[in-house]
Amino acid sequence: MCEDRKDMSTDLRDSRSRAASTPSGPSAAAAGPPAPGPRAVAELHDLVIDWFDENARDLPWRAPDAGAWSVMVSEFMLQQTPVSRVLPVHQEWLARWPRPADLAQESPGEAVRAWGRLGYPRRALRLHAAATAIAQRHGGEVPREHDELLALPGVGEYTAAAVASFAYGRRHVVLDTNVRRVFARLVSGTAYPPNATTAAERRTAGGLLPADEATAARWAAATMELGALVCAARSPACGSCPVAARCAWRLAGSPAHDGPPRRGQTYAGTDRQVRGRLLAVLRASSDPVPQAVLDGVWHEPVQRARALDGLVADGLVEPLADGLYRLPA
DNA sequence: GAAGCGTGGTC
DNA sequence: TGACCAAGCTT
Repeated sequence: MCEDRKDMSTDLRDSRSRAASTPSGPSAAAAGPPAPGPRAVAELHDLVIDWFDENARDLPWRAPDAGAWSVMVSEFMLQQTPVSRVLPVHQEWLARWPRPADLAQESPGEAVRAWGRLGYPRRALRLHAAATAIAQRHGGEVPREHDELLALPGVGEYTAAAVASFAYGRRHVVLDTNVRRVFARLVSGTAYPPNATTAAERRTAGGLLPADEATAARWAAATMELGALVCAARSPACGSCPVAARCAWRLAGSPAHDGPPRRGQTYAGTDRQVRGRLLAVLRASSDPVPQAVLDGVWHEPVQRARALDGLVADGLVEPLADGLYRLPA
């Protein structure tokens, strides 16, 4: 299959010259690999987009009649949360709040409650705040421009690009963890991307972005899907990959990750776990909850109080008189 | 730039 | 079985 790496037309590492920069000895190599040439890039587009046409999942926010609001809700929910867990909640939200203005009319607490166990409930608060801003400042329509999207609560670089691209077909570099991993392997020849997004990664992604707007939007979705379904973090299915023969990582023998340890996230015993327990109690109750009930979720009083204070400070919990607490009205 | 922020599934 | 991982954002 990929036994021959001398085929120049399929080699991503060609020799596009770098912009004149200060010659800085060995550190110049840290700028990353050279960008692929136009011919190789065009072939990549076709291979990945053709693969996408055949293998894309049939997700609700990709349906032809899915509006920008559906896309936006999905992007919020998908931040650090798997598709399988998002699907039922997304369906519920869109049925209950079909437009941003519908959500804006609810209390923030209802958004937090309907968020359920998706995790990172501050996202629910921010999505509610974004819906309010859309209703007030954008006539109830999800904005089309990247900078307008970026100004909304809870919308960062990735989400702004994703909504503009997926909902409106605009041309943006959409750089999520899937795409970063695909490019790390395909172009840089490493098993994983750096821990934090680098300028070199943005340069690589920008250089690969199709010039045509509609194709660029397709490419963004296709590379994400490739990362999610084939170029997976743990066990990549290179046998099913449309660009395996051009993958720098494969051509290098699929070397193991060497750099610094990938970020680990502890959970047991942390404030996050306590916050999760507290909020679970409040979500389950339609009435305000006495402090004594909340005290039952965690044995250690100092940490328990700190977690509750944090939830209040974040606006996820509202303290009432008489030691009662509830989701924000 | 690093740390903090939920939850559940997987190997 | 306990890391690791999942379409990030904010401070």
